[in-house]
This record gives sequence, structure tokens and C-alpha cells, in this order.
Amino acid sequence: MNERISANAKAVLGLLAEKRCHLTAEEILRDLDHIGTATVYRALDHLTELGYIRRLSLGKKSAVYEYIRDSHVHFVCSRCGKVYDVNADFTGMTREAARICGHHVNWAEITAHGMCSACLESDNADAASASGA
Amino acid sequence: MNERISANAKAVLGLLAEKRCHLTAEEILRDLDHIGTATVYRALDHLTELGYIRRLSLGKKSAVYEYIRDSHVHFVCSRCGKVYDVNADFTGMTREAARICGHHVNWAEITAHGMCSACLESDNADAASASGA
DNA sequence: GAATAAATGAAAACTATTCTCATAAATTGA
DNA sequence: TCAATTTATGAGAATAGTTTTCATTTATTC
Repeated sequence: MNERISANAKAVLGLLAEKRCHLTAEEILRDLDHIGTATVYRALDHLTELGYIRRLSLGKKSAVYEYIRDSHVHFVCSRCGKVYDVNADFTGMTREAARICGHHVNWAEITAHGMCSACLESDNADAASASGA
Repeated sequence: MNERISANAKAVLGLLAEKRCHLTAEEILRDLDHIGTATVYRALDHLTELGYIRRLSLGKKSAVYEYIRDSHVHFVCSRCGKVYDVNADFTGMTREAARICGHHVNWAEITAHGMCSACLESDNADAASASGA
């Protein structure tokens, strides 16, 4: 595998490292608007292969990429689609999952689905006003 | 929300319930070939909303759907892309993840990534023949 | 049974991503 | 340093999966 990282790929990696959150290809393209679409996708593929970043498929829409960092889980709101990073140490849990899994596990991810606090509140507000409060 | 399930949606649900594994929309369409594309996608959306099935975005390709059943994790081979169901009880683990998460968690999934046994073996075989064994 | 609501399929539209291919930049070797 | 070779790039075409549109059919309600 080609271990070299071009200047453009470095820019992509730098952005992900700086933001420390999941970004879509489109968000990266918007930020690095001097780099072409194909190049960004190629950089993302390459960086994923080299193990600098991870590709996550969280929702129905586009994939997101994130710089590999400390253990955390993702929470996806089924209502608004927003993805939250939940920072807590899940290494023990993911290691245990990997062990049970068989095969050769490189990494494991935990994703929770439900309704986020914001949507929950706006739902309650709607219900209150609908009932004439 | 419309709680009714049409005959076509029932057929989709029946197939998922019977197969007990993750199927893509395309696989469902191939099996139920008298039902139109849009109808199958609509049924999958509806059944997901009603909580009978789950949509999972596991790889780079299409989403997969599965009938909700006993706790298990998914292993995705980074080499061949194949998805394996690993049957083991992860309810404690997912409940713990949900607790830490905050928000209102409905369900949580664990996905492991790595190289499957089959790919590992074929890799070893390649390496052996390449080194002139 | 007429009126209304919901479901359907064919095809068009859409979105995210990948591919193609000609050009530009970087690297290597003499 | 220059020429040869490899690698990276961008514009746009192509593709895959999914969603939308809309006219028609089917189911439900009154």
C-alpha cells in the first residue's frame, strides 16, 4: 500500500484532527473548497486505509469520517438525525465485544439510537400546546 | 402515525422474519419480485418506524434491514465486505452504553470491523505461495 | 354503493460516491 | 539539471441506491 500522504490528503487529515468530530465529505469539501470532489474522496479512502481516520455509516444519509481518538460512542437522534459524540470510556466494552466476535477485530463501534434531549423537549412543548395549556 | 400494515408490507416483514438475517432492499426485491421498488422501500421505512425491523448502515454500500430479534453484534469484514451476525448476549453491554449516553435511547448496536476468518486464510495462502512455499 | 383515504408501480429525479481521462505535479535516475 | 516515470489532481460523466411524482388501483368509511 502507498504510505505517502499528499498535501491535499494532509489538509483533509488536518481538518479532521482539528475539528475532532465526525464530518461528512460534503462538509470537508465546503471547508477545503480549493480541493476537488474526487480528490477529497480519494484522500478519505486513503487515510481510512492507512488507519488515520475512520469511516462511519450512522444514518440514512452520507458517511461521516472522524479522526481516530479516545473511546466514545455515537448517539443518533431518530427524529432530527443529529449525531452526538458521547465521551466515556468504552474500551473495556468494545474489547469484550471483539473477543466474543471471533474473526480478527481491528476496532468496534457502539451506536445508540433514540430521541435526543432537544427533540424530546420540543415534543413535550408541542404536546402541551396541543392540549390547550 | 399510520399503524396499518398493507399486504405488501406484510410480505416484506414476513420475509425478514423468516430469514432472520440482514437483507438489502435489493435482496428483498429479488425475492418478492411482484412488488415494485418504491413499495418495498416504503414498506421498509414504515416497518422501521413502527419498530418491527431495524435499518443498519454497516458498510459503504446499501443499508440492510433486519427483523428485531435477540441480542447480537455485527462483524463487517473490511476486506470482502461480508457481514456476519455474532450471536451472543450483549444486552447488558448495550444497556450500559444506553445509560451512559444520556438522551432517550431506544436501542444500541455494536459493530466490529476487521478481517474475517475466510479472508485471513486466503491471505495466509497467498503469502505462502508468494514466498515460494 | 358513493365518497374518501391509502397504497401502488413506473418512471423521473435526486444524492452521494466512484470512475474516466487528460493534465499537472512530484519523484527518480542518469 | 533534465528526461523518464510515477503519482496526484480536477472536471465532468457515470453509477448505485434511494426517494419522489403522479396517475391509477385498492381498501375503508359512511
